[in-house]
Amino acid sequence: MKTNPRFVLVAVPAPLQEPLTYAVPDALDGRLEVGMRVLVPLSRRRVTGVVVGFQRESPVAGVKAVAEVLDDEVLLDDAFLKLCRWAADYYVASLGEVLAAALPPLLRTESRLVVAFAREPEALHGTLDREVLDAVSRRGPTTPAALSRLFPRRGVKAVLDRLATAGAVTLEDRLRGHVREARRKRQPRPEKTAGAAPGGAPVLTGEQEQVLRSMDQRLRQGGFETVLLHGVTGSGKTEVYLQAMEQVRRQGRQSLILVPEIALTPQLLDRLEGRFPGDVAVLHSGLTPAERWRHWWRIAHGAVKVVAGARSAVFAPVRKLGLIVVDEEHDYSYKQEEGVRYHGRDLAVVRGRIVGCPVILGSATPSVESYQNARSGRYRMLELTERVEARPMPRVEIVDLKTRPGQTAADGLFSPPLLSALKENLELGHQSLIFLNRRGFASFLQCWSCGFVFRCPRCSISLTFHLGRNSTFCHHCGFRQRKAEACPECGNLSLTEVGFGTERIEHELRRLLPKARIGRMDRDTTSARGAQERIFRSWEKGELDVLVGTQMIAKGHDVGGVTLVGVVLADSSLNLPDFRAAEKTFQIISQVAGRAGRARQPGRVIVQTLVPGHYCFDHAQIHDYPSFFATETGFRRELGYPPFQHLVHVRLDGADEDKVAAGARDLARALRREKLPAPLEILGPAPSPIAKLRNRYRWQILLKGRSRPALLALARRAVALVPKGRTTRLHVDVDPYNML
DNA sequence: AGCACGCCGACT
DNA sequence: GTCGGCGTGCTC
Repeated sequence: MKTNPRFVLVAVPAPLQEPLTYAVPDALDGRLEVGMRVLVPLSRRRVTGVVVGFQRESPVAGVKAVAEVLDDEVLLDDAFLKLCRWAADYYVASLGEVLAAALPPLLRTESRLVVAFAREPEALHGTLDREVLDAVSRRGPTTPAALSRLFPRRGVKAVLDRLATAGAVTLEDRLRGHVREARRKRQPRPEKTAGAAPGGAPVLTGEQEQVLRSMDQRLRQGGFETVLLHGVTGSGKTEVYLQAMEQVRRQGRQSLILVPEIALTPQLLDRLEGRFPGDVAVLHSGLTPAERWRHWWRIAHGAVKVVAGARSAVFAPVRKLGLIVVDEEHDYSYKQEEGVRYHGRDLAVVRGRIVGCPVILGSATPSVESYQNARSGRYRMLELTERVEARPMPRVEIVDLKTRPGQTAADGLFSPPLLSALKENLELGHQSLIFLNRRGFASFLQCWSCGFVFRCPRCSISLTFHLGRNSTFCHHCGFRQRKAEACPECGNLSLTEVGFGTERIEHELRRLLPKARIGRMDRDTTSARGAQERIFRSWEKGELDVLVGTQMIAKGHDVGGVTLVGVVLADSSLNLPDFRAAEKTFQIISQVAGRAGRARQPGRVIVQTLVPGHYCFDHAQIHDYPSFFATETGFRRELGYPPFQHLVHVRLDGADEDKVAAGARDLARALRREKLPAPLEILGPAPSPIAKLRNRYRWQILLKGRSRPALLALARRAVALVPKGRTTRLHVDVDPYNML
C-alpha cells in the first residue's frame, strides 16, 4: 500500500469517536503502513497512536503532522485491528478507547514535561523560587509532578513558569526512554525459563481421546469453529487443552489460553512450562508495564508458542494464531467492569472467527449463554462425562438450616451434620474445605439500642467488620474506620455483630475444633505478595487440616484431594438482585464440590442453606447440568432474559443526586421517543441497587430486546444524548453481568 | 485520557 | 485582595 497518500488516520488513546487526521511529512513519505505506531501531537503533548487508514484529502483544515514513526514493520496486524473495531462497535466505544484497553500502558503515554536547570538567573521572584530552583539543580532533570510532591500545595507550576521565563530552567516535552527503546528493533533476550523438563503427556481417557480426535482436523488445518467442552470437574479438560495446543504447535502456529485472573496461578504456569519449556508468555495484571511490554514484544515477534493470560490477553498480539482456549468460560472475571466493558470470552470467539482458527470454551458448568449456543448449533458441544481414573463424583448433601428453631444465625453457623463430619474427618486425618462467599467477621455492626448501622460515608452500603484489624471496611471503596466503642447516635455500648464472613468462620472453627490446624484463604489473607502461594503450599504439604475461604478456594489453586467440602451458606449468592443468581449459585456449588474426592477417597459435600427447596440445589446435588439448564432457561425465556433477549445497561452517575435523577428521567424520555427498527423495552429509570458509590449517585436504565442492532442503535443514541460533561457521566454496558 | 481555561472559598 | 479548587470543553 504505497500510494503515498498525503494524510493518515490515526487512532489515539482518547475517547474520541473518530480517528484523527494527520499530515504525512515528506520524510515519512511511503514509510507508513496501517498497523504501525506513530508519535503524534495531541493538544500540548505527544501520544502514540496507531495508523488505521489513509486519506487523500483532509476533512478538516489545519491538521498537524505525524511527528515520528515508531515501528519499522507493522506491529498490529489487520486481524488485531479488526478485532478492536468490532469491539468498539459492539461495546459502543471508540476505537481509541478499545486500543487503550488493548495495548500495554507503555505503548501509550509517550511524552512528558522535563524540567532541567539552565543557568543562574539575575534575579529571583521569591524564596520559593529559590528553593525550587535549588531542588532542580540538585536533582538534575526532573518532572513538574515530582517537584509538586516535594513542595506540596505551593503552586510549583507557576514557579516553574517564572523560572522558565527568566531562563533559569528549561521546560521540555521529552519522550520517555522506552519509546526510543522500542524503536530499536532489538529483540529482548529470550527469557531463560528454569529448565522445567518437558512433562510427559499422561495417558488419555477414552473420552479425552475422542474429543481430541474430533478436533484434530481443525487443529491441523485451521478454520473457525467454536467448541464448547463441557467436562465435569476432574474430567481432565486441561489435558485436552494441552494436547490441542501441542498439535497446533506442530503446525508451527501459536496458541492463546485465557484463564480467570484468579486461576492464573504458579500451578497452571508450571504445567504450561512443563509442556512448552521456554515457549510460554504470560500476561496478567500483576506485571509492571515494562514486564508487560517485554512479553508483548516476544509475542508479537513469534518468540513464544503459547500465550496465557487473563481477560485482556484476548488482545495479545499473536501472529500465527492456531487456537484459542477459554478455560472456565462461565467465569465472571472475563467481563471487564470499567472502561470498555468487553467480555473476554466473547471477544475470543470473535477473534477466532476473524483469524479463522478454532476456539475451545471449557467448563464444568457452562454459562447458560454458551450452552444455549451449543444447543442451537452455533457451537459444537463436546463432553467429558467421567472423571479421570474413574473417580466417583462426590456425594452432595443439602442441609436445611431453618430446622433449628430458637437459634440465631450466630449459633447456627455449622449444622450438626457439617460439624460432626468435620470432626470425623479431622480424626481420620483428612483435609476439609469450608467455603463461604463473603469476607470479614460480621456483615455489619448495629446498635442494639437504637438500631443504628455503621455505613460507608461514600457509598450507600453498610461497613463490614474485620476483627483482626479491629476496623470496619467498605468492601466497595476501601473506606476504613476503627471500630467504635459506642453507638455514635445514642451512645449505647452494645454494638451487635450481624451476619458473618470467612473470618468469623475461621474464628468459630478454632473454638469448635481446638486441635485442628486451620488456615484461611481470602482477599484479606492473600493481599501480600506470595501469601496465597504460602497458604497453598502448606495446605498441599498437609500442614493444614481445614482451609476456610472464598471463591479463591473454588477457583485458583487446585486444592483438590479433599474428602470433605462444606458450603456454610449457599444463600449469599442466591439472594442477590440478579437474574443470574441461581446460575451463579449452581456454578459455585459445583465448583467447590468438584474439589472433593479427587484422590482415591470419595468426597463428601455438605451444602447449608435456608432454602433447600430451590431448584439449583436439586440439580447441583446430582451433578446434573442439563437439568439445571432446562429449568433455568424456562424462567429466562418467560422473563425475557438472556440468552433469549439481550440487555444493555445504561447508567448515569454524578455527585449531584438531583441532577443525576433528572438526567436519567430526561434520557429515558428521549429514548422512548426514538424510532427503532425493532421493538425494545426501556426499563426505568431507577436508582441503582447501590445508589451511591464513591460519593457518586447512580441511576440506571435497562434496555432489553431481541434485536441486537436495535439495542446498539439505542445505546448509541444514549451516548449522543448525554453531553460529555463530567458532572453526570454515562456508562454503557452491553451484555451486563453486574448491575448493582 | 490529559490539559487548559474559567469562575468561587481560605489564606500570604 | 490572590491562590487554587475542579467543572467544562477540546484534542486532527
